[in-house]
Amino acid sequence: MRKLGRSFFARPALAVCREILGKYIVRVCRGRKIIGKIVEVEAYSGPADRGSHAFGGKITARNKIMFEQGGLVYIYLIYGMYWLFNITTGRPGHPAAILIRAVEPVQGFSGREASGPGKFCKVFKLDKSFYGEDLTKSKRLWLEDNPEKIKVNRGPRIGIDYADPYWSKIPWRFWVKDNPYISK
DNA sequence: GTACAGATTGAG
DNA sequence: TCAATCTGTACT
Repeated sequence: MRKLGRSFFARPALAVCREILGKYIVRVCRGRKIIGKIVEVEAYSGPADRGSHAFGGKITARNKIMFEQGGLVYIYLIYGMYWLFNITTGRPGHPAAILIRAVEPVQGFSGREASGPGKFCKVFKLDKSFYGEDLTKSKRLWLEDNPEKIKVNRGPRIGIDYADPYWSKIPWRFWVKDNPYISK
């Protein structure tokens, strides 16, 4: 299976979003492989995005990785309890990332254990040690291609109602049509 | 320095 | 409906 390289991630977030659905994410932990098929993602792109941590182009210790090249891990703690896993996209200087919201079990776990951004990180044992990890070089976490054709649906993002009406409604959430493993 | 809300989740 | 409790931001 072909590993996804820099050229896949160094593109606009929305393009990566649509194409990353159906791809495999592989985690190696203590000699065992955990594999999931990505079935739900959201895009956060540009300094004008009210829902993004990079809104206004402001750089903080937490979000600075969003301003770097595509293919890096942006992981952060939310509500003091849950890790949320993002992959940066695009080119240096343009803050963009896509949030992995749900994956379908392939190997190493089962059921809907990864059907939600916080749950996914728990099952895949992802934490702050992955901050800035390069997915094109890492030996413990990477993505693999899948030639399978996927039917993609799109709609508004989740959990950002605080943003203004325009940004909270734009359809930057993508998921695999009729897949039972997307988050509720 | 204090106050508060958030890209969530599971329990009640 | 609420609490778990870290991080950034807007105040005093």
